[in-house]
Amino acid sequence: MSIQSQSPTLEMVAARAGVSRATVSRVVNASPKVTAEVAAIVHSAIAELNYVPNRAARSLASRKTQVIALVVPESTAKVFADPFFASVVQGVALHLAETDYTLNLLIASETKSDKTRRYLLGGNVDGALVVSHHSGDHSYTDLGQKLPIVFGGRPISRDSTLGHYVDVDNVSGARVATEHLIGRGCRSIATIAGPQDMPPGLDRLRGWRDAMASAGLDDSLVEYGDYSPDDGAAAMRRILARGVPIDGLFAFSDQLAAGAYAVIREAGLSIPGDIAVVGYDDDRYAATVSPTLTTVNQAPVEMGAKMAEIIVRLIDGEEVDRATIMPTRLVLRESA
Amino acid sequence: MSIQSQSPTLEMVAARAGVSRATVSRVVNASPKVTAEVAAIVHSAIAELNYVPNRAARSLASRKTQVIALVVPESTAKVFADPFFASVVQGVALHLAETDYTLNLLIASETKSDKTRRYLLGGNVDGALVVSHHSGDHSYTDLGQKLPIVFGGRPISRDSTLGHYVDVDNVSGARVATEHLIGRGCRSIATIAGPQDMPPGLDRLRGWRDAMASAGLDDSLVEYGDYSPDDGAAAMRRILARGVPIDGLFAFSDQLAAGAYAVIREAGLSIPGDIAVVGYDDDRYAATVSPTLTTVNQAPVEMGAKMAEIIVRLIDGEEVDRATIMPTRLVLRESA
DNA sequence: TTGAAAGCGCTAACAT
DNA sequence: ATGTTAGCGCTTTCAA
Repeated sequence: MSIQSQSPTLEMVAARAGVSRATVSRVVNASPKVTAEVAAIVHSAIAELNYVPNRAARSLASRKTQVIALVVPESTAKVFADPFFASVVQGVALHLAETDYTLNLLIASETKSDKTRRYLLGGNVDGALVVSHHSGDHSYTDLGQKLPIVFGGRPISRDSTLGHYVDVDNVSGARVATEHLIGRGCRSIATIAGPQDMPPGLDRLRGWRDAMASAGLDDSLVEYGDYSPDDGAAAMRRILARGVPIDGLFAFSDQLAAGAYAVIREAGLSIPGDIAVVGYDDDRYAATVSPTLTTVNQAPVEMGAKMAEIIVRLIDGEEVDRATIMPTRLVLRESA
Repeated sequence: MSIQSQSPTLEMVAARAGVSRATVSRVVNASPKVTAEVAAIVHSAIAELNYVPNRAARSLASRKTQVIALVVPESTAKVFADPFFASVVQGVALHLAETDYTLNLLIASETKSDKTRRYLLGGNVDGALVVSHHSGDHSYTDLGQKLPIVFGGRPISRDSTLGHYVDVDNVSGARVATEHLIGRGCRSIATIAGPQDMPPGLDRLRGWRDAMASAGLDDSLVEYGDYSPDDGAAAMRRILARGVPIDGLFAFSDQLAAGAYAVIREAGLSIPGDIAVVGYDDDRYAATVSPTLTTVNQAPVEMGAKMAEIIVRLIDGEEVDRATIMPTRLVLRESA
């Protein structure tokens, strides 16, 4: 039978400090127009009572929620299984932990997408972050006009001036990876590309083509897959079946590369001796496979943090560039 | 210069429907004591105005927040890089999406842990979910008395009656894995165990010992590692260095198994021909390595969903068992 | 610089 | 079954 002590209110703090509630509110909100002495008294009262402002009340009165939604389309809910997105989420959460904002994780079911839309527009959040694999399905693009919103990944949209986004520099990532292959002497370089209906696939292919063209090399050795190891293996078989000997391979993901590894080994070829391989993602197994995989690191945590930083600035009414492109980094290991 | 239309309020709905605010509130909250006709009128008014209740106001008045915090200790923030925890988070989010609760993702920095504690106790959430690798550092165990709280993983605590938790059946998972090895004829089975300062490591070792003892086999072939591939490789080397020929290996994680794979191959031994291998986790690469890995699946998504289900019931004042143990499942592949 | 007072949008007695 | 009336705990003019 314990007495559950009620959370202290601003009013109790005011009483203890011998000031008005307005003053306590000012102190809590770090208003400049409060005497240092008064502020000190209030602060100790707050500490003694262990006072914590009630978010609901604050939000109701100020018409600000201090919450930022992180919207994850359900189809992308595997997002969590994807180390890249998982890290983006981590970056977002870490950055927001440093601010006064709270992170609202929202799984947006495709079927009840307007439940989500209404929640977002219903004044329940100050801003939203949208991460999605299906950059094509940006059902939320239009919300950008009603609510501060930043996308993870470049949105595919006719009206590309709509909305802010943070993306990774896929073109340069792929170009640098390919140039590395060229630099180490490869002349017949194939690529296992990703689907061409989404920006990453398009951009990486462009980066590869750019590098190949600059070096005056043939860029016809392209096969496609859907980022899985199985697809990587299948694509690699098709490449070998072409009968054109290759000495380099650029795969659009480490998983694709993992699939290719198996096929290359089956064919009795060595890595990097016969075929040098570069992957993309720098996922947790890239350093584990044998030989360890040279790959492109996309700094997903930093990307998430950047998204968080931008949404906060947008909420604060600052002007922010529509596009923010994060650099990538080639991680050299044994495979190339 | 567009007029930003204000979100409609309950009052506006009441006016449009020609009823009192109280009635609208009742309809919104599905109170049984409202005539069907009135309810219908109110519902259409709601639809026409596209009304969405204001959470802050509702929460302030009802003294319920409808938010559940998911606390991730910062040291465990790599949680997101860990497919197991990532899936738990996914399960939580998916389940909560079906309820009226909102998920608050909270990274708890170790340094300012009382900032987190105060936030949780400050009446900002109705309940909390805590996931952590370091089951030892349950700084939040005591909060269980003030706030409904559910832990992911068995908490290490003197007072084990403190707090509810959902755990995976590590003992049985390990036992079944080992029994499988025994069942296929292995008689000299080694294990690469995890650290013995956390429940999973302890429990899995117990499961392994149980199975070995039941079969009357020697259980001295134990080496330890910290769940990484490198540690797995090192442990495997130590095992082989003992000079005792083995025909089976149970690794406490798929990553540990991955490391062991490389060493086994180096030693010129075949899998499963010479040594049958069973891993633990069923992570995304278990089906990719060659030969594909027989392993223990822990149904993390279901675990997350269970945690969410339990916290909701706890908030609703229901009695719930302190411990909920989720079953595991042996996934048979090529390695054993 | 500080205080008084009026709400923010909703729920929950209480009355009818 | 429905309406009336107080607040919930805070911010924010407006005065002092």
